[in-house]
Amino acid sequence: MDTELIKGTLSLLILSLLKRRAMYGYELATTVRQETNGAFEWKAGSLYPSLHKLEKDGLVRAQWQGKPEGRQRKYYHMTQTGEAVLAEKIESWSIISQAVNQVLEKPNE
Amino acid sequence: MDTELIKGTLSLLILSLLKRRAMYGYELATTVRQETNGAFEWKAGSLYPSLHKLEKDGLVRAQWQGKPEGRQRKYYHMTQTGEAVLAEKIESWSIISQAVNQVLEKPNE
DNA sequence: GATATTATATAGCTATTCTATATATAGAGA
DNA sequence: TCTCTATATATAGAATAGCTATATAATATC
Repeated sequence: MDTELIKGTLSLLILSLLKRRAMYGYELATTVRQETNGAFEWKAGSLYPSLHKLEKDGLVRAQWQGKPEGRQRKYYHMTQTGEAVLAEKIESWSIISQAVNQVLEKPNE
Repeated sequence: MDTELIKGTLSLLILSLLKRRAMYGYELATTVRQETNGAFEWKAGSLYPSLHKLEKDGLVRAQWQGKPEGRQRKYYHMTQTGEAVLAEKIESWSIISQAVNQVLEKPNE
């Protein structure tokens, strides 16, 4: 598996998942692993720094789970800015993936 | 345009183009720009180092244009190893792009 | 003669992701 | 009770790809 191709899809997919509903980091990782049949295995060392950057850039908003006792989860919510950036990223993905397929599918000369 | 998503596609597309026929660097850049309607604008600073790496890894073989006088072009030819790696990369691209689309297309909950 | 295009090359920078490590709770099994 | 695994988040440091900037030189165009 050429994981180099996965680069750049991390923030796209995080935002896409959070548009459905708020999720916490670990939940994002398990959800994407399930939905992609294991093609995407997000590591904690990739996921959490990426979430922190999205928060810093104002694309998501973080909120620790209400109850103070027990294990804490940090839920990430989509912001308006995040939705706008997601729309751009989806458009970019569409253009790029189509462009790649166009080159790959052209027959030999 | 979120160029981050382009990362990883460079070597995939170079190999795909060279499978058709041998080309020189500048020709690869103009060909991909045309075929993708400008979506991919490979910069010299990305393209040439990438070609050198592919050569170092034995995926392509470089050959300066025969005639010694005038402007020189370095033609890149596909190797057997390159063809095998290309096949793997195409398979990876297929899995990854399908996985991304699967997540993007799932409706909200 | 001046400018734009063709053609290749590399040093250094930036940004993303990965590896490794750390901390702590919860649950299952021996 | 003890141990192991899974859950849950965090960060430092390393690796690496692609970009910017710069350099060189031939050819074509005005």
